[in-house]
Amino acid sequence: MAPQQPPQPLGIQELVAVASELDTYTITKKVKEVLTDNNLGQRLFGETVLGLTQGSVSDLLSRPKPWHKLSLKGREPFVRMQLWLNDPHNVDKLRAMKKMEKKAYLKRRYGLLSTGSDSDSPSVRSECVSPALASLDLCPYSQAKKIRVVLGAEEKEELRKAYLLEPYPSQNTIEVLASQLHLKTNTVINWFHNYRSRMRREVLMEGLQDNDMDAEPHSYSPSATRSPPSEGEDRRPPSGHIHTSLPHVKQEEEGGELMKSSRVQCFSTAVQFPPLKSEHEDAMSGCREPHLEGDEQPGPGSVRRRPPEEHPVQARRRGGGVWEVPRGSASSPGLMMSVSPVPSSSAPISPNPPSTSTNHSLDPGQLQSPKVNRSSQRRNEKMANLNNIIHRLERAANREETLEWEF
DNA sequence: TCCCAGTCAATATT
DNA sequence: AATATTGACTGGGA
Repeated sequence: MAPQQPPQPLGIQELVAVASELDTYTITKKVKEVLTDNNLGQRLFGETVLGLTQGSVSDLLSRPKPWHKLSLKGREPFVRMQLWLNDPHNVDKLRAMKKMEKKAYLKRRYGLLSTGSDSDSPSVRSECVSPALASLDLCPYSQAKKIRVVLGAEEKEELRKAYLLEPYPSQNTIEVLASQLHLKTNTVINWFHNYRSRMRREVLMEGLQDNDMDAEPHSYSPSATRSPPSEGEDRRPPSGHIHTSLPHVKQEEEGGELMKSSRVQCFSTAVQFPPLKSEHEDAMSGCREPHLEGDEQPGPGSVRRRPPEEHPVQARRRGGGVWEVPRGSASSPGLMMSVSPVPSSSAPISPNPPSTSTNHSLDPGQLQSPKVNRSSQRRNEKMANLNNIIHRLERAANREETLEWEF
C-alpha cells in the first residue's frame, strides 16, 4: 500500500550510529501531541513510520527510555520519530495513508471488487474455528492463536513477593514457584525477566520525567508492591542536555544538510535533526527547563479499522513504509544530527551486572536513595496540590449534590 | 545457558 | 475504536 516505499534500505542504522543524543522524552511527547492533534492513531503511525505494532508504539510513547540507556536498536524508533517530526509533510502523509487504508477497507468490506466476501474485515480468515477446542491446530497456517496465559492477581502477587526476596531466583526457586502456582516454569521465568526489565524501566522513567509531567501515577504494577530495582544503576536524570523543546514540526530549519550517501538516500534529505546542542552550549549545559505544557489531548477517535492483515507481522515489518522524501537535490553530505563532540557515553547500555549482588532484596517499598527522594518530594507536592484542587471541587460540588461526590 | 533489550500480539482498559 | 498492559519470543552478548 505504501505509496512509494522502497524498502528503506538500512540507512537508519547508519543514522542511528551517528545521531547525536536525542531527547527521547521530548520527542515522544511531541509525537503524541501531533498524533492526537491530528487524530492519527498509534497503529497507523507505528506501522507506517516506525515499523512497529500498536502495542510497541504505545509502550514507547508512554515510557521512553533515556537515550543513553538505549541500545543501537532501541534508538532506531526515536530517530525515526525525530525524522518524522522534522518532515514538514508528516501529517499529510499519514493522513493520506489513513485515507488509503480506509478506502481499501471499504473496498473489501463492500466488495467493490476484490474477492468479495465481506466477511473478512477483522481478522477473519481464521476459519480455523475457535482457537480453543476445535482441534488444536490443523489449520495449516494459523497455529490456532496461541492462547495467552493470564496470570491471576493472586499469582502475580506471589510472584511479586518472590521477586522481592529474590529478583534472580535460582532454577530451583523457579521450579518451586511454578509448581506452587501451577504455572509452567517458562511462564515463571518469563515473568521474572519481564518484571525485572519493566521495573528497571520504571525507575528510569521516574528519573526522567519527574520534572514536568503532571502528577500522574504511572506505576508499573497496578496493585501494590512496587519495587525499585535496587540495582546499582547509574541512572541519570533525563537525557539532560538537549534543548527542551523540539522545533515545531513544520518549521524550516536553516541549513539543508542531508546525507546522500548512496544507501541512506531514503531519508528525507530535507530533514534534519533538531539543533541538538552542538552550537556552543556543548557539553553539559543540560537541565531541562521546567516547561510544562499540556500534552495529551483527548483525540476523539475516528475511522479506524483493523489492518488488512496480510501477514500479521512480516508485512509491515520490512520497512513497510517509512517515510522517505525523495528530493535529492541540494544536498550536502552532512548528516545533521551533529555528532556532537560529546557523544555522551557512547555506550548504549549501562551494564549493571545483576548477578554479582545478591543483596537486591531490600524492601523496595520504602528506602529510596536521595535521588529518588527529590522526585518523590516533588511528586508529593504535586499530589498535595491535586488534593487541594479536589478538595475545593468537592466543596464546591457539595453545595449542590452532596452525595454524588464520594470519592 | 542465562540475561537483557526489543518486540509482537492477545487482551484489557478507556 | 484507540490505547495500555503484559506473557512470550527473538537475537545478542558474555
